[in-house]
Amino acid sequence: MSEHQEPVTRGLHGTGAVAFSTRGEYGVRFMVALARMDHGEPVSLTDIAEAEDLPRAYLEQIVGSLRDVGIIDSARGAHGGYRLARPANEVRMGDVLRALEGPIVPMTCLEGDGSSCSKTGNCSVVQLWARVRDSVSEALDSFTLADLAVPGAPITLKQK
Amino acid sequence: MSEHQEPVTRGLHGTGAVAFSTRGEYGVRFMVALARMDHGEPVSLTDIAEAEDLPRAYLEQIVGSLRDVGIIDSARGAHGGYRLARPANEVRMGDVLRALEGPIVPMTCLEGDGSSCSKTGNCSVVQLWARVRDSVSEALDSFTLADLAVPGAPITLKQK
DNA sequence: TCAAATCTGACCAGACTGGTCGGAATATCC
DNA sequence: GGATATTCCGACCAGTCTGGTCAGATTTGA
Repeated sequence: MSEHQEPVTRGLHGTGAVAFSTRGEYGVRFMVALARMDHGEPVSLTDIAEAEDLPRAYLEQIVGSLRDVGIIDSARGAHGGYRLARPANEVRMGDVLRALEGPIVPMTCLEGDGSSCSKTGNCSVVQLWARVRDSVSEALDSFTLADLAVPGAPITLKQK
Repeated sequence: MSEHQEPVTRGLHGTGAVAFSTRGEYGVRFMVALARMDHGEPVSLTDIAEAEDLPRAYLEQIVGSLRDVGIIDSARGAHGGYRLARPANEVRMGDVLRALEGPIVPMTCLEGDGSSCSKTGNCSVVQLWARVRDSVSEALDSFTLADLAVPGAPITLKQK
């Protein structure tokens, strides 16, 4: 297997707006694979990268943010690897994606405390962006890792 | 007023994931301004750019995609400018943003006819992305331009 | 004919994405 | 202790995209 991976060209032109990057894609695939392979013993990055056909070195970076946030545990040294920190059905996909991609913020004026909008007050457009943000969060959080890890599983819709 | 505009740094690091670009932001602000200023006569780009404090030359590019798609009409020559092609309450914000930013596609495997996913079938992850996409579309289409253009107007929620 | 506008395409700098590489730290097994 | 397996970490890099400028062609009204 060649170590060299053709760069995935993405970005707004490639896929359109509101896109996740490969960090999101690869990270989610990593999590699903881990959930399936985790039987108590740590699973090594190499195994997962091979199973999912993802660039190992790059995956390393990505997985770091999942560990930092406590979604997975790592064990170093021989027979080390990664494990889920919690059962798959307690891992909301929203948490996974926020760790991987940063906060879900469709427009700069929603960043932080919301004070960055120069036109606060008379700017009704903010409500549009806020609604998009909330919709995305809801959609992501309506899935748990378990929903995705079980092959062919029915989707659990945690609707209002 | 200086013609030179400090570049807006954006992208995933700046704002987080699921972000619209300045095309979306500026385009929407253009539309809102146009809706407010449109009283029958065409409104010139210069006027709107000035009112919204946006870089005129760049706005020109952006507005082009709105015209191409038939959301606004243009008139060239002296006393030319732009007009809404339909009443503001018939313009869904989803249409505006799709014209500005391209299709709402959170992940490459959803592109086109959906055949680009190499793992179709056993890949339950697709359902996650599809759900995000649909949520965003719904959120956008629940607003019309009229909702945003009327200052301080209550938001019309076209809920299911 | 002059001026006001839109339209169009070329061009550009800087940021970001996607990815590689090399090595340090740590843990297990013999 | 030494070999080996593995995570961890930071530097580096090429290509693409964003955000924006500029110059000029074209169209239209006065």
